[in-house]
Amino acid sequence: MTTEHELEESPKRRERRDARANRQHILAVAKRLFADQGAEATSMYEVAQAAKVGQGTLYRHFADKSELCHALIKEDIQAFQARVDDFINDRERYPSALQRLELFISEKVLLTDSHLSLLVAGGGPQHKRFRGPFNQWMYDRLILLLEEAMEAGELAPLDVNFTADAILAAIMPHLHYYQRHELGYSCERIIAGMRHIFIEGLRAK
Amino acid sequence: MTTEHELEESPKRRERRDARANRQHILAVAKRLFADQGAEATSMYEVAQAAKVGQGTLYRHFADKSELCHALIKEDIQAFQARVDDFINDRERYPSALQRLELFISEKVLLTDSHLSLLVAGGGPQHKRFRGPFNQWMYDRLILLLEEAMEAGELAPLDVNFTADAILAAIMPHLHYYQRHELGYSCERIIAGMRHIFIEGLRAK
DNA sequence: TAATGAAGTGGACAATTGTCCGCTAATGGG
DNA sequence: CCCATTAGCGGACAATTGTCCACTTCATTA
Repeated sequence: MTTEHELEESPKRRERRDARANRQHILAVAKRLFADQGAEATSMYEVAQAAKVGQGTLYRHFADKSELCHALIKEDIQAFQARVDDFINDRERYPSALQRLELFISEKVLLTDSHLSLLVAGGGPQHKRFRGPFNQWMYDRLILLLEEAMEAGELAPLDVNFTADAILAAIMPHLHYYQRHELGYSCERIIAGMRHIFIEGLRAK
Repeated sequence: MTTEHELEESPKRRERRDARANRQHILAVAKRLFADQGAEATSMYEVAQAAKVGQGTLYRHFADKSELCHALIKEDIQAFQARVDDFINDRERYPSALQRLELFISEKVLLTDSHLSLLVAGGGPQHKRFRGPFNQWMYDRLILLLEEAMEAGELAPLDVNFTADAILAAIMPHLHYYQRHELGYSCERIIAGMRHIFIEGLRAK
């Protein structure tokens, strides 16, 4: 098990200065294009053209559109993760694991909502959809919360793994988009629905 | 509201005999190709080549890969629908709407499992993913069951629309595939997980 | 500073999906 | 039976994603 994830935080060996600049440049251009015409309506080819780099260069920096989109909201995602890490083990403020689970879901729904266009466009090649790095991170947290709630007796014994995926499926960006834009649901409605099913519903009787 | 759905059952005006034959021929060829190399690994172009028809012809018969895949399992889908219609309002054999909901989910999981490859390959252009004809059909049935259960007091008051989508999301083909093939879950495990969340969980206390 | 080799770059190419449109031929009315 | 209408056909084309690889440039080191 090597830690070979390409976290740009830990420059395994090195990254050329010009490459870093180029990467930032691409991000800036993509951000503008996505804002102007929408992320869905913008092709990778277009981004490369606008940034005046070859396709190869673009794809060297971002393996696919989902990575590009992800990179554009990296800060908000990290902020979300920081917020979650902040309360996820804070049993003083939130004695109930279920309460923390509810908070988690709530935060996730709001995060999704605030970057819907990018998250839908960057749906990713379905094989990364269930266990891309970010989804894996969320999955892991859900498992921890569910197990804690179960051990505390707040939750009747259940299949934590299956349940975690069910939770993530119910709030995945594509469905969220459909509910918000086609069906006109509000975030509150989504959160309330989630709470009813996965918090109240699963609570031990 | 015109009834303009292209149900090949009701030949609105006419369909040329040779076209019908051609369609059947394409289906036969696609069936073999899909069986041989897998539906995912077979492109529409390849199907057209193998069937010795132009791309235009192929797309005239099947607007996209999802329609082609769907057509290949039409019979099983219709059998599923018939089975469901058979018990969905049968309050004699199944007095409890929740029991019928459980049956519905069970049947759906097994149907999905028996045509996983085709259903995953024919994922369809995500805009049809939540309300393609078949999904709409399932959605409608779920709404009916949930409302009946609610009115009967089996279910605490809840957001039936949101819940129906959550149920469908939790058993969508892509996730099912991932759970079965990457995670090694059995159908029984999936069904049990669903029952715990959406039957036992939502049952009125 | 010059050489070296790895990181980075560009754009041609391949693969795929889906559309367009001029041509062909089945069908049905006269 | 013949012709006009129009469904149906074929395949070129456009759009997009992603890969490949020969070439370039930076950065280290001797």
